[in-house]
Amino acid sequence: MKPVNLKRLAEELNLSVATVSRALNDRYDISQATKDRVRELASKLNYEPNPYASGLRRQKSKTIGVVVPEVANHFFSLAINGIEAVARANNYHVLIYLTHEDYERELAVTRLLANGRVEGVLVSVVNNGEDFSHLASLQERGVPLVFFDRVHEKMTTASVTTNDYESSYQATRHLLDNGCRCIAHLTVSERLSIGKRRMQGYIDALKANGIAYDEELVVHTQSNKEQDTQTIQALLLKRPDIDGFFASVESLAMCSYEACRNLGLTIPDDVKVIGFSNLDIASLLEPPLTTITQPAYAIGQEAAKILFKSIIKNMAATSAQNLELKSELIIRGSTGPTVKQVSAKMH
Amino acid sequence: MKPVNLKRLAEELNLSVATVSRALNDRYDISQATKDRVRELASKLNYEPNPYASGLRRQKSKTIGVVVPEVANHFFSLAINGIEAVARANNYHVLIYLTHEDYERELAVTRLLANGRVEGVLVSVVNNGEDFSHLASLQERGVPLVFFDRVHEKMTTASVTTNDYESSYQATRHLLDNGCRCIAHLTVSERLSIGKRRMQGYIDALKANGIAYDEELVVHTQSNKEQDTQTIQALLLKRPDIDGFFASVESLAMCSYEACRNLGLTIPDDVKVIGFSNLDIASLLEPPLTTITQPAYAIGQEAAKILFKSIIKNMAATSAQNLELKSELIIRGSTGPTVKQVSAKMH
DNA sequence: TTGTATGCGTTATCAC
DNA sequence: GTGATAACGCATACAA
Repeated sequence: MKPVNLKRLAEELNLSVATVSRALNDRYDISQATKDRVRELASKLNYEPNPYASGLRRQKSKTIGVVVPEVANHFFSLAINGIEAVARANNYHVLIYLTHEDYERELAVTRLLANGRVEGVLVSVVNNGEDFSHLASLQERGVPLVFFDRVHEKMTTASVTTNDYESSYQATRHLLDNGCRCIAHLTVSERLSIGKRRMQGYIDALKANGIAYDEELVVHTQSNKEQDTQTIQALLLKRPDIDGFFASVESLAMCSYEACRNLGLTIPDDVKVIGFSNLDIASLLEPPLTTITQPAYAIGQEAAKILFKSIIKNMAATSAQNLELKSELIIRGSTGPTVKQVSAKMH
Repeated sequence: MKPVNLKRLAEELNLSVATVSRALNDRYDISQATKDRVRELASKLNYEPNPYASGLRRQKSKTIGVVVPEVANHFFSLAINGIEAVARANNYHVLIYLTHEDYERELAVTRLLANGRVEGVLVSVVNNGEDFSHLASLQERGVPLVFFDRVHEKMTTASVTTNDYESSYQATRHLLDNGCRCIAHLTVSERLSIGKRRMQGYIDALKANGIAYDEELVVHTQSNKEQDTQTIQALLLKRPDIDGFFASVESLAMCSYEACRNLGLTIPDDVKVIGFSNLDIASLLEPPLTTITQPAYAIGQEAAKILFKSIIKNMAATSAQNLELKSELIIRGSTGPTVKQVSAKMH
């Protein structure tokens, strides 16, 4: 089967390749009659320009890259949703790369994106590895970069995050207000800025309420659900005075549910639980989980919008474009004696 | 900043562009000394071949496309995970497109993939629209196509699905065995083969147990969660004899939970619920949800493997490559008087 | 073992 | 208005 390209169209229409190209691009210097003839045949043959040829010529890929730790995760899948919507509105394509929290993988992916494959990149970085030179060199190569949610603080580029410090402070205070005195903090990373901010909010809220920070109550997990559940169970056995869990990621809140169930502890009577989460059915859990919910879709959307601004202006994204969105504290049964359906906007 | 391309390398090394190209591609006719020199500089300058140039020249994009209705969905995000793993193993890139169940969008996306952007496509089709000529023409253009989960039965190409008929039969029988006599079927689509198979399993299981099929008990939903919940509530009010729900998608099982809660009905005492679902925390719901769980990751993985076989052999995927994986019935509290943690493999 | 020349499909520049 | 031609960056057939 003969390929459908400009040459083919030109031959069948007795026109030059150049004219056909210009007609399809609706250039002003082509007569309407010719444009019509060209378009008719093009649509008849289902002509579609070869993106590799026009990309090479124009030095544009019309593609952005998205680098995330995971996709099987409510937060990231919603963010990708938002990103895809913006990309589509701009007629851009979306390449997706999963790092699975593997720094080496992030490095490899970054290399692949260095030479024209994409016009810009959205990244949520892995939680191990503080070196970001690979990302900086991407930027030096002229590929604009926007962080979302998980950022390298010291790198000068745009980012979209949430008010993690405030949220953590508020979450911790919420547990304290509801009577908790010994609150464990479940977290995946203390290195990442996001981890630090969430940790600091936790610590400051404790201090403000006259409670000493106890390092033993901080659990750094990094593995699979089964192991994390075991770790949490071990902590509960070691420290039976624990009466609250603050989970900085959704999966750890779920692990604490499992751990409590395994040990015969009742939530919220024995232990209260609050967690960062984008779980849409948090209210159907037993008990319904009190959450701090990030505006995941909006985060993806805004990050993509900032990226496209950089792409259009043909310059690197700057730290001046940093955007902080607000998370929402949604109070449910896991932190109170009664099941409240109150939804309090954070300010 | 000067671009890092073959020309640049060639100039700095006093070699021809061709030699540099061959050295980097490790061709046998280049001396080891030259290869070493070239590689050293390439790695020093972080040279990465321009994919648009080599793609154009080799007529290979090293990219596959994934077209799915959604990503914020446990099944699809797990499948994408599996796809990405296989693509990565083959050094391919993954373009992702979300159709949001919009047939027009599927059409538009298909057009974009027609001319060299991808070497193959994995599709889970939208549930409205029975015409698949757009996909067939993709295939005619030489782009191999593999369906996963949601297929067009009449189209001759490879597909990876699950034993939907059996699973539905088994799910319905499970409800019957546990005492249900009036089972509503919640479904999103009767047009798609997957919808038909699931419906048929439901009908046949009823028949085999001497229960008449009642069309009124079949709910076709298509909108958002709030509306679906309303629809289910309305049905429950109209037919108070309903004592079981069989949801053919996860979200509808959740809607039935909401509906029951809103009406003050208790699961599983008043109504039992079973649903297709890849929710990892089904066991933490109140009550824990009995599920038919598809091997989502494996589905993505196998579909991608089949696609790569076609790409390597440079020919269309055939129906002979159809693969059917088995779903698993996981019995939990929502279908029984007691909370069983039995997990029974289907055979 | 290396260099020269050509072409992948498209778009931009220059003629006419 | 339209046609020839060059160039984007790379890989390969053919020369040397």
